[in-house]
Amino acid sequence: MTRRDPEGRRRRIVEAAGQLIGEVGMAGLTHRLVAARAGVPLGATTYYFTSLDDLSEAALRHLTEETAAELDAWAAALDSGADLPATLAGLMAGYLADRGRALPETELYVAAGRRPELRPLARAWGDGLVRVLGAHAEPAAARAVAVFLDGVLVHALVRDEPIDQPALRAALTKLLS
Amino acid sequence: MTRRDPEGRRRRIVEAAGQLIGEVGMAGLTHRLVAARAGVPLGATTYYFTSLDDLSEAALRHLTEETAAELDAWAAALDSGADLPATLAGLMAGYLADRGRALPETELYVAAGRRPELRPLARAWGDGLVRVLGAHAEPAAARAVAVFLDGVLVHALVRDEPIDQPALRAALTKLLS
Amino acid sequence: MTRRDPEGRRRRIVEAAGQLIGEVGMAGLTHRLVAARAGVPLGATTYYFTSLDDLSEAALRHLTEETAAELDAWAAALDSGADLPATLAGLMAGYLADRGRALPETELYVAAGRRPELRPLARAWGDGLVRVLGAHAEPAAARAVAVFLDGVLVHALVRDEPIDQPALRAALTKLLS
Amino acid sequence: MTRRDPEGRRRRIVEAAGQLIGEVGMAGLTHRLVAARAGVPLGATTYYFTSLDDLSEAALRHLTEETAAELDAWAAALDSGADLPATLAGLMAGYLADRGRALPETELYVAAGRRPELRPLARAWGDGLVRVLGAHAEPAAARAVAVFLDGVLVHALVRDEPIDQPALRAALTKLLS
DNA sequence: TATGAATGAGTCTTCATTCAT
DNA sequence: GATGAATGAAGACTCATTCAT
Repeated sequence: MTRRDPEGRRRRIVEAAGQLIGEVGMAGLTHRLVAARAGVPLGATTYYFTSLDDLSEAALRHLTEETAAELDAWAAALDSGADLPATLAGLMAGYLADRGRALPETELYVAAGRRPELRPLARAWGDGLVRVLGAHAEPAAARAVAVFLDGVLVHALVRDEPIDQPALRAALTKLLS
Repeated sequence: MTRRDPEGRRRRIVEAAGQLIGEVGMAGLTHRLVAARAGVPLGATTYYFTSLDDLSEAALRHLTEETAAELDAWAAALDSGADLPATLAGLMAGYLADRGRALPETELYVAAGRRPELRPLARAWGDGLVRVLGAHAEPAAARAVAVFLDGVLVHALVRDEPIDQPALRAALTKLLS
Repeated sequence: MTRRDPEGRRRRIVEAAGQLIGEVGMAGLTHRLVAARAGVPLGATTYYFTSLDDLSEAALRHLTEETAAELDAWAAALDSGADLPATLAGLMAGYLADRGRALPETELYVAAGRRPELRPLARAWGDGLVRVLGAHAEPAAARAVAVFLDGVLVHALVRDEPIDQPALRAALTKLLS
Repeated sequence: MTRRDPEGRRRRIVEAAGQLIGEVGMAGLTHRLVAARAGVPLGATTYYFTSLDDLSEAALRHLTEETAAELDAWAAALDSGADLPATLAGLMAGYLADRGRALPETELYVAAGRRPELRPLARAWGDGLVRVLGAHAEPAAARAVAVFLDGVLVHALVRDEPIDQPALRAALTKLLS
């Protein structure tokens, strides 16, 4: 918390923006909102980031890195040798339990649909999952699972309840057979 | 094209808004843009719709209705008795061939994530597909397929190439087995 | 002074901008300043003019039109049959007596140097003068006089006193000989 | 290029600012732009110059000094004894051949119109020319020529082609008669 | 009924200048 | 002596919405 701490300041701005993307969406993200949430003056948000696009990209990258960390946890769980579809279904259910998780991820997909520079970020989770599953399944099956779980994600986004876990496990079992 | 044609005017506005959601996204939608595209005075857009949210909802509803029409075509194809997974894979590939289709659909998902009143619209395609598939598959399998195809949709959104058709058919075959 | 008077409002904005260009220069012109001077809300300045460039161009055009009116007075004086150089010298001295006149004219020259769309405006006075002088002098001499008087203009801009009238008349006499 | 070379640094900043005045105009001059062009840190531009006005004045002074050097070349040419009007016309044509020259000079005139402290700079070229011509012409004629050439300068600024050389020579001949 | 005018809130962004280091 | 960080004021511009006509 030293007064001069560019790295820390930048990080706080990025984290604030990341939170806000979840709360108000990409469309609702403004410099003012980010500055207020991060507790920095308005000028700081434009000092550290060339433009709002630049800032939102950094925020999405930050979220992607958090997702990558989560992926490590998934890898560990999957490598533990337990029943693969059941484990996956449990992990996904845990992920969806926090409604706030699905929203920013889907915002990223839509944003990447319009801003090609964001596409690598948008592919990170899916590609990472395919990599992790590579140890336990054929590549094609791994990809099918990753794609299916993206579907589960958006499905949950627009329903009060995500898909139920037995159905999830059943579908995953088929895709991995 | 009668001089006084409130219904027609309203429709033109809605159609214009629907196009624009695909082009500039929900976030980029403005009264001015819609008025210009529809060829109506600015005031008409606020005269016929209470607010921009109201207008965008009407536009999304319109897009959903178009999708419903498309679903009838799918139903016809699927009922023709041909190989189910192959037919489905072909239909989906056709759908994704036009990159402009995936974008508004995903915009709707994200918008519905934040605006509950939009959720029925967002569920229409998936639920419709489950209904159509009901004639050929177990409910659980039908749902799994619908969810998977949503995944295929967002997958295509962030890649240069959608998932290839053989892989698509293979996955669908498993889910429908 | 009716409440709804788009034409009048537009004119007031343009006039305010014209005055301000003389006072604070093109570089100092802002929407806020114009709105305050014209007595209209800030939004009005952007409602009537696409951009500040658009507004400043309209203001310069307005100034040019005023100059054109002045040119008619010059034409009348020159056509009266009095001694040409002496009359011209007198007219120019009268013009320069108001220090506020030289400034906007020169601003226009510089602005036109960078914004080609302004060049026709910047040429109006000189070309008009050549036309007026056409009745009394050879084209080449008329042009030389117009060019010289532009020099007199910028000369006055950076001195406490414009060039004295006898010297002016002497030079004009030579150029018109 | 010694490590510590305050004088050199200052000079590089001034030269960069001088270039930029020609390119983006006085209005477009910023510390950041100058720092980038000069290859010095942003802080250096405020460290060596109290304010942007201070910096721009130094840059204009620098440009004026370059002009003074050019004036020496003119003096040499004029003193060579060749035909005075023709030589002058040739020199002026050469000067105008580089379109980039007229712009900063006129910027200086306009700036001096508003900032009295710049007037001595703005008078330098004209007064210098009168001095140089003093050896070959009456003071009044010399001044008339200087004034006329200022007119030629701004004339060129707003036309695709400067005044043609024969016309130039003819006018100069008259003014020097 | 219909619409163009109107505006005030709010957006991103730039920047001169200050100052801690 | 030198500089990168910092910031607050201000700029251009957009727009949903209101409303007089």
